[in-house]
Amino acid sequence: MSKSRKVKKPNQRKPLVELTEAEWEIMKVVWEKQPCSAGTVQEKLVKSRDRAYSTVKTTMDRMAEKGFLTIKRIRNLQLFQACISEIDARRGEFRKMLKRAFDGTLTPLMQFLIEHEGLSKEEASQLRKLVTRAKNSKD
Amino acid sequence: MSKSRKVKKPNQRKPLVELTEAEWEIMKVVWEKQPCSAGTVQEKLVKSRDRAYSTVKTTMDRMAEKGFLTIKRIRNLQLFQACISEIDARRGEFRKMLKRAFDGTLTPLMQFLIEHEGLSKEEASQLRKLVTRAKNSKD
DNA sequence: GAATATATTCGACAACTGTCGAATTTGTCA
DNA sequence: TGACAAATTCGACAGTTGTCGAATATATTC
Repeated sequence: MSKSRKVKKPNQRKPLVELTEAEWEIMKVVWEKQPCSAGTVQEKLVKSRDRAYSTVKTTMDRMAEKGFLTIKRIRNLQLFQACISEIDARRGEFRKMLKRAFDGTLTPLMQFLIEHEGLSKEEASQLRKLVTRAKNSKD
Repeated sequence: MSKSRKVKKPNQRKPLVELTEAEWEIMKVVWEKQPCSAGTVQEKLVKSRDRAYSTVKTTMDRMAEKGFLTIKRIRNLQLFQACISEIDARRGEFRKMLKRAFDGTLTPLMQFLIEHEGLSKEEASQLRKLVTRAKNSKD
């Protein structure tokens, strides 16, 4: 038996998830509170940025059409649940950014962070730790 | 006289640059060829994704209105130049992503990269080098 | 200077986003 | 059962984005 070396993952072909600004705000609440109603989400959001119930509900319905949420009906009530994970959403957001602005590869991004985003000594150290850990935990 | 330690930069208040997909494609050509005409940009873009001249021109005019490009007229010709740097655009794109998807801070992003984006040993090593260099060059 | 080639102008349109209010449906309770 | 409350439905609208063609203006070339 060969080593348990991972077989190269066959590039996931699932299209990347792309959320709009409003969708991100809603998804964050849903991930936290699901299953939950539109009202619950609206009440939570109203504290940060004021939006009418129907605004939130409309957006959530559209998200369900897009396959980001599912609706479970209980009598008169609709309970929403996420169909995508936070990881998927983060991946989509990150890759879109990387592709648009950094040629799709990490190196230019890292270069940019260090040269222009003022990575502090502490951040750098933290990063280094993370990277080291990564080194020891895979391939 | 105190050490030449940098004074904390007073958070730049310039609003972050945000480009759309089409704008990114155009900006890349402009950065490379400026000053250049809409025709030049269109000819370059037509190779990758086919777009009519008027599509490119309309978008560039809108970008001028938004302050991303300036137009210098020479007789009948309009020469476009960038008003924003690639760094500014990258910064905008990166920060938008960070804010939306990673709480606005680097650590969760790095965590994500290592756990879910399959940072390879080589990439990790490269990253480590960059970070080390950063450590020695600042603060 | 007439024909040809190049640019610019500008209105138009569909899709997507963010936003809401009004009408309707469905509970709940005294 | 009738009144009040809570949810849902749905049409609407303005702003942005991506797209383009037709009309117009401006060179260039025989």
